[in-house]
Amino acid sequence: MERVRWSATNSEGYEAPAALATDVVVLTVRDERLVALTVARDGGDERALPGGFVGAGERPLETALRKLHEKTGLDAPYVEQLGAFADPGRDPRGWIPSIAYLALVPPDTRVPDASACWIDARNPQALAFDHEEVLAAAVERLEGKLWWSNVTVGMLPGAFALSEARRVYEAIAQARYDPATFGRDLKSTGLIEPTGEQRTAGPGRPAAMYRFTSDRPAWGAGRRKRIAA
Amino acid sequence: MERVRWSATNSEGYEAPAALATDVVVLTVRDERLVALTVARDGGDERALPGGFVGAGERPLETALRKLHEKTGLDAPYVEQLGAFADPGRDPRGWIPSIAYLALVPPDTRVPDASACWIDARNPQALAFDHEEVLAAAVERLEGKLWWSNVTVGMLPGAFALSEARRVYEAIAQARYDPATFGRDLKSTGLIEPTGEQRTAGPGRPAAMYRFTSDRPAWGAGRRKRIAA
DNA sequence: GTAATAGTGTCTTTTAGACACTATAGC
DNA sequence: GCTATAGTGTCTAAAAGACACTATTAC
Repeated sequence: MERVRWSATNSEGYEAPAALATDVVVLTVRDERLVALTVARDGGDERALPGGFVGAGERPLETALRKLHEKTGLDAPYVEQLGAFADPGRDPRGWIPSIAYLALVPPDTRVPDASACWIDARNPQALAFDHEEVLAAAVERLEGKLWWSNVTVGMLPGAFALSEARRVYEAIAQARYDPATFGRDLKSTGLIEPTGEQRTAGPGRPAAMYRFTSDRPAWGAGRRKRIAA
Repeated sequence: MERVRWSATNSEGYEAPAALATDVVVLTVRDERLVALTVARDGGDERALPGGFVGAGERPLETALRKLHEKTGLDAPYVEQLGAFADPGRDPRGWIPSIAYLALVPPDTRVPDASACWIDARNPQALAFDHEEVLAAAVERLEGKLWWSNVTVGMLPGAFALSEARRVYEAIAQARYDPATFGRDLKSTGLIEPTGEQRTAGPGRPAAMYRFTSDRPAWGAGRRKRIAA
């Protein structure tokens, strides 16, 4: 199925991109696994990341958020740019660079649109365009920032128990953390604070609830070398 | 001086970007300061980052390297993508998204082209377009990766003494490191290895030379939490 | 009571910073 | 010899991991 390729020429007479696209990698944790959101492509059984074309005069970030909402009904609390994917041939329709975004949503997020579904983020099925590459970049970014920033702010509800946070961290890092050490280390980052509330869920002692001190991207204590004398 | 804005419409009848640009932030260390390379703009006394338009069928990374060479005569050993800058109005000529790259060159690099000159990367003069924002993103990226990757591979010659490396790290981190501790920590990253050579420069004991074990982007030991039992 | 989850305290290991000391060059 | 730079060894401080112990809930 070879369609006619789109093309564009600018007013100076040079070939121009046929469009500017955005793609969004929405990640969350389900059943202790990192999963990504995909949508069905029109007229094909292949799946793809949600995304769409940037309108003239529109900021690409706004396009990404708008398309995410249109295609999945979701609003992501945390979004950051992953980078541009613009190699020739990435889109069979023509010269269409794409700006990819990473969005995170809480584990219990329900997707209103039935055609959207979650796939394993680390062993994805075949995806359209270069979306497998984009997804891999998103996973790598998330893994890398896990302990150095409050990225997970988007993956946890407004108030959360340390055990909830731990399960999210464990799914992303693919590791098991000692509950005591995890709590101590997370608190010592300065990124979270107690809400004062408690929550009882099933058997067991009620858990103290915490919130992130900021819902904007921030770096934690991180590891910065001290200054020598 | 308001020129006519470029425009483009694709074969589907929708407005399209007038062009796709790349910009390169070339950073190095001179006189213990982090500096960035700028070029004179045609027909203006404002300065800008080197860059240019991506040709149809060209990979943006290749465009960046080609433009860097054309405008400054430089070939950078280390280049990575910074991200896309595509907000409307960033380029007065029209809708022109840009993909920015970070390139690093050794401290003693001479720029063949006389119109190119180095400016303070942390307190830049006014630059064209959104290039001050791009430069700030580059500095932040470099600072963030300093101790977690071999980014500095691009900023050191093929063989270097630990004291040379230390001066580069100090300029980037804006800190002073204890020479003994610095050497121990850099060696423990596993990113460098001794060449076996020695070098005498002026008075003082000759320095053992080292090289990076890889000249491709790589992450060092980094800090990854261990797995709980 | 038992099972389950939450949280505290503390010992040990690892890593980073400081700094005294030795080594080798030019003069 | 003196000064300058390079490199080693080791003490100390801080962070991370392990794990025993206590606390509070449902049943």
